[in-house]
Amino acid sequence: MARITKKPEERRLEIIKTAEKLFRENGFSNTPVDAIIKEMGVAKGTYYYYFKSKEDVLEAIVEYQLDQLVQMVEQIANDASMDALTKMRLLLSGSHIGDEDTKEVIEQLHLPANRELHEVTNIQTVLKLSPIFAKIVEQGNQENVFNTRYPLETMQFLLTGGQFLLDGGLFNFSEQEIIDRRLAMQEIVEKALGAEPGTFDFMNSTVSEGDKND
Amino acid sequence: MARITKKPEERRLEIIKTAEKLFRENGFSNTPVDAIIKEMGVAKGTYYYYFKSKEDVLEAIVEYQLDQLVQMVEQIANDASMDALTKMRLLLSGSHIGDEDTKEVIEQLHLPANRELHEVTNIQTVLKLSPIFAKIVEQGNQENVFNTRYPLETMQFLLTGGQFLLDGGLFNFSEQEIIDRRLAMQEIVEKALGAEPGTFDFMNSTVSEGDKND
DNA sequence: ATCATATGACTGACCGTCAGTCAAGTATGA
DNA sequence: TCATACTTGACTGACGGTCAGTCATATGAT
Repeated sequence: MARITKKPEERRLEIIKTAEKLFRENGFSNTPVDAIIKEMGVAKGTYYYYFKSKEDVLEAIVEYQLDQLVQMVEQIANDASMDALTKMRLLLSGSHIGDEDTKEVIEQLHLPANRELHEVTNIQTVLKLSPIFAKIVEQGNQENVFNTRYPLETMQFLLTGGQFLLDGGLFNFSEQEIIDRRLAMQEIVEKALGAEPGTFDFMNSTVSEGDKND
Repeated sequence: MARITKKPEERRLEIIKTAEKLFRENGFSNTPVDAIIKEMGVAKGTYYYYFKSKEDVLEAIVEYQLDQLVQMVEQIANDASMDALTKMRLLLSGSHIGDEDTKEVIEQLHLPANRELHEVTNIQTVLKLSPIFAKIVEQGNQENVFNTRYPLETMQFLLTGGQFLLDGGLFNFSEQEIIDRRLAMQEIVEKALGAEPGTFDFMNSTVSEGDKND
């Protein structure tokens, strides 16, 4: 077979991208390593030169995607010119955390037959985002819009609930069930953070594109 | 080999029990079906006579365990002589839902290397327990100790947080981290259910060994 | 410039494990 | 005695992972 050498970083990323695509399409356990290397046109050994197992690339995929997400969230969280509520609105409006790029990335994960991907993603999402959100909560405490005794632990709990129950694709809820749960979640978030009722209305606004004040 | 015929129900349960024990000890993916049948002293075909796949027995294990748990919870929830807070205390005091038997069953699941077991258990636990707890919450609303707009959805969210974050064994928290998170959880639960601060103190009481007269 | 040596990305045949199948055997009850 | 339910274990095929070896390129000495 034609032998094509690439820079390690490039090859590694190529494997990650290819694996991600196939896992998304067919699920993790339904995608043999052989499918990945066939798609890339490389030998089995190449795969195992870069990753020590099949699980290993799963973690790499999640890490890669989460890095993008964390960067974006951190950028907003660290912006000194915004108040806490604005940050929250930016991060939580619409149904997903993130802008179009990230949204796309995250949305792909919600397909079924991807339990393994979901699980790893959910856990890492909670662990990586909670400290960043906790900072915003602390800011909100100082601005007297929130009143939260345990910012980190509270955010971890809230993110876990949101991530696993709604965004994780683990529960097969219908559209209506999701709407109901999001409504309840808004109340819980407001109460848990000690915010005025209605503060997090944007979590349930139907429009995410333009501004619609109804 | 000696051929022993048993009643289907008995055999089925025997497989469930044996599989559960081995999964607990070595993890799901590290336990080949061969190990299960060897432990039982039966042939491969016997296993597949009762279960159509390896995953299948996983679900049966969870279902079996959850049935016990649900029964116990339901019994308390349906007891007309108790007020809502008493029921909550009974169900949530100590660190786990359930009495000694159930506690033992559930605790085993918290070992590492059991992701598959955890995942299925967590989801099913939330789905099956939330409607029962919701009933208690409604009772509490009527008794004016709670004030919750969406009992079912709220309980589902709270159970998800508790189950995945604390009881699921997914996050590798230290003892101290668990204590902190349980503390935060108490506040969230009280706020989410609209209960007075301190109502759920029993969630964080250290007494579980000594005898306590109510 | 030419050749020698080293590096490391890459190859693919091969192996062991393991989930799942199946044809055939044996107990049990009608 | 026949039928049905249960049991057996050899077998298959798929798949994750290994490893001895190949080859392009870089480095450096002559």
